[in-house]
Amino acid sequence: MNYWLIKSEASCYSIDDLKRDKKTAWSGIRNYQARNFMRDDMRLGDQVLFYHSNGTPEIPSGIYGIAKVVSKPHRDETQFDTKDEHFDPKASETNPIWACVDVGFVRKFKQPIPLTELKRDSKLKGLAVLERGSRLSVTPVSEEHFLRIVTELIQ
DNA sequence: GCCAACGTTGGC
DNA sequence: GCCAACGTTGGC
Repeated sequence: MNYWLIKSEASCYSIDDLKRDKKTAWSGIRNYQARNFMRDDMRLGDQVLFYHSNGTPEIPSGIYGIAKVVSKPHRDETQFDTKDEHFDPKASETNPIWACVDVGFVRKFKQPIPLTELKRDSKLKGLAVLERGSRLSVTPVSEEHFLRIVTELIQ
């Protein structure tokens, strides 16, 4: 079992959207490191922290709930879709570039854990999303950090 | 809206 | 292969 954190801007795709959809293809990721994590390291059943970035006073940046990996890695179909904002002209059916997994809704926290609180927690030292300048939208999370968050920090 | 940090692109 | 320029991310 591996653990992950995925980021999304709430205005783009929120945890409530995932709750409504039950599951969704985590497509549109256009960063090689993030792609490699999904393509090479994600396994069915892996647990995923759902993080909202680019926060506002109403929806502060932080962890809002849990998702899980519900598919094997597969081609990201949006790379072929000329009408999609994530269309990649360098990708082709014979030479796909981008991959993703499907993530399923598990639960939404009653209270999100805001970034400010994550930063205060000395036991979360090393969590990627707390690193200065961290921009990766898919990052691995250690079991210790995951358990700390889901068993001790949430209400 | 600002701006630092980062990844990617492309000229050489 | 270097590196400046550029676009994007994301906290504040």
